[in-house]
Amino acid sequence: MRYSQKTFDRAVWETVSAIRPGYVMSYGDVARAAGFPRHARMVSKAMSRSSVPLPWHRVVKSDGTLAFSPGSEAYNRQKALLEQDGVALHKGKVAAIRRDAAADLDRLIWGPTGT
DNA sequence: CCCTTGACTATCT
DNA sequence: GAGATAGCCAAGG
Repeated sequence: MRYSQKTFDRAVWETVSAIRPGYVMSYGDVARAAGFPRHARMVSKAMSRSSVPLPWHRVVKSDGTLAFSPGSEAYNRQKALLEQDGVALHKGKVAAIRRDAAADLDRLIWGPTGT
């Protein structure tokens, strides 16, 4: 699929928005769910470009740690937001990443017909 | 056009 | 389990 920032951003925003409270996905998971495998790094860009209030804190790295440097302001902010969702960090990692946090996303974005 | 950077990931030691 | 290495993809200098 030809990369279209507009399409990509929208897909990412929809995907992240669909992550239910208490759940967490990795950048790679979001990219894949949005229909752009291997675009984990682009997901971060899409989110920072986001003009709408996304639950961006529900997106972490594949190993369960936050993407920001521990102790940084952004890190603490994300940690606090996660705790508001009832997701606490255990030794710097979320208990478990829910790969199905937005499992119904394909249908939600691309329609019940899929593809 | 080449090189660097980044809110990433998988693999190997 | 932590650190190093290579792969990844687009953006910006």
